[in-house]
Amino acid sequence: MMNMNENSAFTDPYDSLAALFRALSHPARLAILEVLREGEACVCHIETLLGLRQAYVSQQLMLLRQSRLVSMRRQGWNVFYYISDPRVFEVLDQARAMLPAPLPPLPRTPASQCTCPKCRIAPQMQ
Amino acid sequence: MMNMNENSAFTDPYDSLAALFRALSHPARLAILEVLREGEACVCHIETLLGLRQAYVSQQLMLLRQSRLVSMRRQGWNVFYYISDPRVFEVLDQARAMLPAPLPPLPRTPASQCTCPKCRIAPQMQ
DNA sequence: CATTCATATTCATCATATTGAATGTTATCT
DNA sequence: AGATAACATTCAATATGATGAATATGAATG
Repeated sequence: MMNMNENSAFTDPYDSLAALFRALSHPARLAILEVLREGEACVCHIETLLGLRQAYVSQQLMLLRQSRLVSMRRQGWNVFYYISDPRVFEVLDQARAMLPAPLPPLPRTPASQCTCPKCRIAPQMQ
Repeated sequence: MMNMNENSAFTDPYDSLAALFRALSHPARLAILEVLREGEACVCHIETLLGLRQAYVSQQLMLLRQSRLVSMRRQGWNVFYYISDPRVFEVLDQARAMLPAPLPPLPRTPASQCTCPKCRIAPQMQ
């Protein structure tokens, strides 16, 4: 990991903690986690909500999975992602509290074209 | 910042939060913050405690300063660094709590050769 | 089994971060 | 002023991360 040098017995223990923060150090990944705060969501849902390309969302989800921040479950054609450990939101909330300005909430209903079962059943809950 | 592309109106607000996490995503910087948890410290102190080169410590301190995580105060030959906003430790502590194994504490007294006034007055408090 | 839908992965490219080495700066002391 | 102590900065090399485009996979359906 990293450039891996100038490290010391005293900084090494922080590698795993640093890795956790690195997983959180990307706006798209943070936005995805916020989507999942509401509950599990399929990839098409995340795509639509955030206005990102499918492959891009999958890439970020892969990184979140590798960091063990999210897990997935397959159901028919869809893959539903969910938060592995809700304690991540305590980290996120404490960090948000440090920002000079509050972050806006996620969009309510983004004219979703998502066609997953859940969306068909409860289509963008007006 | 970043590669800056494939972003959206919905991920943009998370840029500043991501920047905060990026500042925390490095073992040496985390170790420095832990040193400063005990109170302000001069650069020579951090060097000695963590076994890192002086220039390297200064570089990391510069990044921490740019992220407004630490502030500094000059006193004679020494520059003392201190935590700007103690809420950072709430972020750190919540993140630590997510790790599978607990992190070891910082070294008590690393045979300090630090010669700053504070160390001369209270030399490595056995 | 071919097709389709939803999602995943790979690869190439470009951007950013890390690090070491060298050098610059500032305050103090003689 | 010159020397020195403590720190800071710059520069270049390398490593890592981000992104887009293309392609692959796996489950379901006809």
